[in-house]
Amino acid sequence: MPEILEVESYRMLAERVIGARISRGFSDQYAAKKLPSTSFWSRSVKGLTITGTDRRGKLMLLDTDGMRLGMRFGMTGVLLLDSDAGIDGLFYGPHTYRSSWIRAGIEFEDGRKLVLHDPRRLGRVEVEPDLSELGPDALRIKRKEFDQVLRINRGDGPALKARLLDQSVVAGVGNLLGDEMMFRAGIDPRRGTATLTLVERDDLFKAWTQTMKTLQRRGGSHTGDHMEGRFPGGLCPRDGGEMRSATIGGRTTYWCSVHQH
DNA sequence: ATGTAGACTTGGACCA
DNA sequence: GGCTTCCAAGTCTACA
Repeated sequence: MPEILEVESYRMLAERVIGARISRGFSDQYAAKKLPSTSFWSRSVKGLTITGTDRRGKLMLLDTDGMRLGMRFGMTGVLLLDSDAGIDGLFYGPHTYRSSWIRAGIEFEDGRKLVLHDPRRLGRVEVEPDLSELGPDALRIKRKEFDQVLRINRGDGPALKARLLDQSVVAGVGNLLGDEMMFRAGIDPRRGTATLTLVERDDLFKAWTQTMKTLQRRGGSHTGDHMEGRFPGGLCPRDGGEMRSATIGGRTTYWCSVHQH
């Protein structure tokens, strides 16, 4: 389930280990896929002290007195501290945990463990992650940066949905979040990015910031207004219009045929 | 530059 | 209950 709001909740959870010293790290070959070897993680983290946390889009960062560490949560990853979850009610399916689904983590000298729990193994640990390929953070985006997201040099540009999902343009918009913003703004996700009018840009920016605020209060990306109609044959919860769906930007996209133009 | 399809990975939903 | 098929919150690569 991790979209940016979930990752932010994991970052907040990780703040609790600031000041703790790592006694040991572990990772399986899948979680270590972005590293030179499976053992690279355990060798790198040993002895480091956590000095802070950060996040860029869906990449969570742990600052230390040595190398900077990163964690990605894929589609089903969750961060657990000992057995405490960051936020309740955000877990995949019926809240199932299995110790066999813990793919990587770090243990501290004080006995605590910070672990990546990930049934589908798409989560990753990173050492000195490269942030240069990531756009500005979607959670704290400023109007100026937002305008850059919509800025296209030539032609109509890619479909708006595809643009929003491009992590190098803006980091942190996931599939559900992108659909929710456009649903609220009343904009068709297939529209070329550069075809938005000034008014539509304003609407989208407003919808963007409000979506982040509202969903954070509700507790995640799965509680958006459009979710109710997000299935084949679904109806728009706002106006009863038929919801349409298509693959845009590589992901299944839902929008209302009535109020999204 | 932009789009698309497939891979990766495993479990849940749905159906017979 | 078990098997099949499809689908999924996110990247990542290959290719038109």
